[in-house]
Amino acid sequence: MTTAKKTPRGPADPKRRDRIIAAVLDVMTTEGLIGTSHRAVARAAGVPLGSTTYYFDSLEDLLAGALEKLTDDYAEALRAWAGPLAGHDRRRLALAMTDLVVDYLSDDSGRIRVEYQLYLAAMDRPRLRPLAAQYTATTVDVLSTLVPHSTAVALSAVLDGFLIRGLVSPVPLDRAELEDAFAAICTHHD
Amino acid sequence: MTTAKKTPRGPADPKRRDRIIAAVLDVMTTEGLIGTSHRAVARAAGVPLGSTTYYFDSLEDLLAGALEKLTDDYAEALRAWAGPLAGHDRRRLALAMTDLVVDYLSDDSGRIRVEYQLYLAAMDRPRLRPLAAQYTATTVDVLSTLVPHSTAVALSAVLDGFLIRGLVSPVPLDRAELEDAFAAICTHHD
DNA sequence: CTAATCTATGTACGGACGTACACTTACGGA
DNA sequence: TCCGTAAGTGTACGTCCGTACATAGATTAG
Repeated sequence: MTTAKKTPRGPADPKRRDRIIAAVLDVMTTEGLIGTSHRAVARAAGVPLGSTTYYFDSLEDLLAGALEKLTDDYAEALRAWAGPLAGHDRRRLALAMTDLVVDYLSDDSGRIRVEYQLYLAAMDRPRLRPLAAQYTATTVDVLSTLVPHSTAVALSAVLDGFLIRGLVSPVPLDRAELEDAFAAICTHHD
Repeated sequence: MTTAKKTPRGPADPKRRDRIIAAVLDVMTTEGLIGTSHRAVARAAGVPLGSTTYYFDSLEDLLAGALEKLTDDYAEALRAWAGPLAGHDRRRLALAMTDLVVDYLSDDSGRIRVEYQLYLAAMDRPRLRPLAAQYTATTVDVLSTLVPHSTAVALSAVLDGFLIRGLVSPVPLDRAELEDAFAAICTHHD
């Protein structure tokens, strides 16, 4: 074998695909799932309408791409968050989870809203279901590096519950209640 | 004032309105939020298209009506569920909540899916947000008749978290993990 | 240089949608 | 009985959508 290199033909700009996915997230943030169409995405990405169907087979594929990216980013961020927590006591974990919820809801509420919109959209769209499942599996996996599996499952459920509530409720979550709930689970069986 | 009775003019069938709302729920169950249009609802209810805009100002109003009914039904059912639990110990409550989740997901998964789909829709549609908030407030209110408020908040978050997971996850929830999570919260501070 | 081939785009089609609104129907008062 | 008025409906309009597809542009092999 001399130089039998794979010859990628044209420009085949991989950035373009990523730009489109980023645009999906932008549109979902500002217009909601309801306003996320090929045309809106193309406009936001600054690409021709045709590109959105060239890089993605269907609208559902577009959403799938967005959910996949979201899951990857989330996994990385959560792992970075969990790293420094290893070896500390459970109380400390409860506080960290409280901060996680509060920070997400204050700094990144747009991003979180998009995450749950896609998550719930998976109920309708079979193509998205495995990705949505992967999303929650990530939370359990990462927490499992800190606590037993069953505890991780419980913490992850509470996390989901509080985030969803925070997204819809008109009154902000009570920090003390968050701490209490996380602590109840963290210190169980200790 | 002799017999100055209010004279409701025509037939003004109030059943019609309810039938339309029931049809919204049916359509959402079978077609999802994505397929819930005036036309689909009218077809399912067996009423002319015009009726759907006669009884409801807009599609958002239609969804609001459905969410309102769902909330009312849920409140009633949950109160009935909680009644017999008063006075029993916390362990018993944890078991009852586990059963609640398992039963909802097996018997009524269609109904539950619709509930969370409307919840999702509320993120996009301001008109629905107060109703969605009311929905979760109901859970906390009812649980507050059994346990302290902060415990009720925690239980309600876990409940939401597990139900959502159950709707999306390809693998069924582990009963033991549910019990464990609810018990952790129920027995905290005991 | 030319042909072949792959990348990318603009346009157009068929359909569904939300909603407005002119209209019909049926009732109650006189 | 007849009329005014409210209840309820059918149709049509303008818009937007997903997607197919013919074409244009770019790149390399020969």
